[in-house]
Amino acid sequence: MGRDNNDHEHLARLQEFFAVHKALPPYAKIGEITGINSKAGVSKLVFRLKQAGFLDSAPGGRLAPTSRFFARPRVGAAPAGFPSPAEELLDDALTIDDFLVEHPSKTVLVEVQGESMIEAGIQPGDYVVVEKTENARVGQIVVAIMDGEFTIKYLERDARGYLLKPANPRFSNLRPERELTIFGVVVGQFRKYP
Amino acid sequence: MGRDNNDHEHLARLQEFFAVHKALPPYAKIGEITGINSKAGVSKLVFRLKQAGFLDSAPGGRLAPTSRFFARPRVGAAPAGFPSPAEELLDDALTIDDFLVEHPSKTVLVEVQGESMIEAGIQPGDYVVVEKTENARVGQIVVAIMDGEFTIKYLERDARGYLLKPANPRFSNLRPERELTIFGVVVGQFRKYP
DNA sequence: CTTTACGGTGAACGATCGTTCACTATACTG
DNA sequence: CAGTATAGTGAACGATCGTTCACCGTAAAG
Repeated sequence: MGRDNNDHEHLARLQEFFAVHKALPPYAKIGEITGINSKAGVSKLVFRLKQAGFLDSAPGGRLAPTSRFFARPRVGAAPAGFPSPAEELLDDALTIDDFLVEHPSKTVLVEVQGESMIEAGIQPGDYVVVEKTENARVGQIVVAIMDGEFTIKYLERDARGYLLKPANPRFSNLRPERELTIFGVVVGQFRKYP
Repeated sequence: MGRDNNDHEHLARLQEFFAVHKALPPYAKIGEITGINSKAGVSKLVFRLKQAGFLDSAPGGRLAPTSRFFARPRVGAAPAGFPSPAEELLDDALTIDDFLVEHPSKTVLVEVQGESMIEAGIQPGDYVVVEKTENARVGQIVVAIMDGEFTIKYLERDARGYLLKPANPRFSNLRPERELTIFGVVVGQFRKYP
């Protein structure tokens, strides 16, 4: 052999394995998975993947995935129209967690309950990524606590003070009686399709 | 010793370790972490955690975390008004990536361009998680290739055959002229707020 | 008080792990 | 064409792994 590098395919097998088992296999099993029949060959493959930043060494010589290991390729929005779209590899990859969560210790996930924000593209069953803070700005989507329940609304302000505005004409604005308790600011949203 | 069970603390140490290294340590290191000085003791601890459903055996006698292992604090949609958030499972996901991406090697991210799916909660600037496959089912949101560009639409079928249906009344259905090229199926969506 | 259950100790053992070495074959490079 | 870099082979080796066994000490049950 020589030039052609199918390490991407090898890596893909490893990623699949990790997705299922949530652990990386020993070298022998990596050989099984990738079709490499010698542990020495696996060793070299692992070395290459370490160099490329996809794998790391954990205590005991074991393997551990890095953040690059979890990155997903991002394909351009305009493929040139040719039939094989598998080309756009790796140049631009991101992990969804890193993208959505900037301050992990201050961030929680909240499942969306009602339809009050549906015109903002936030549907029941979605999750919102909430950064806990008291200082929300007008125009942001916030998670407020009203009557002991979470409420997700736009934070607005008019001549009479702050108010919570839904993104659904069938809902009306909420105006806090005495005090507005802001739980956090919505910095992201995600949804899974069945 | 005897009655008191501090396995929860042991488990917490393991979860912390996994969060850092994304791999479970060998028994010797588990001993270090938990304060157990004999591998036999660790073995029994592991047995208990397996019984409790927090750990599992992967190929080679290695340990693998189960879905219960990833129990993470998540704020329930209806907090009783007190500051400590409820502890629940976010399904069986370790990360948001893990939640949205089931088959890493077949999955790519596509940035949404137009407004054709806006009533389905998919807005311009959002990312959709796309699982590459040719076999899409009717009713799913698919990424199709038309005129060399990605198009995100519902896949529907009527008496005249397949068609692509937008979720926006200002757009009209697309009916493929001769062949419909499906790039993949949308399995997730996420968005970041500035 | 005696019994029983259980978390942990300490040592020994075979199995498996990852590393290393010399070697083959392929395909770019000059 | 010869030269060189690279993916993979196959075998051997020491290190480490997880298992197992007999044993200890505490605490609840009888």
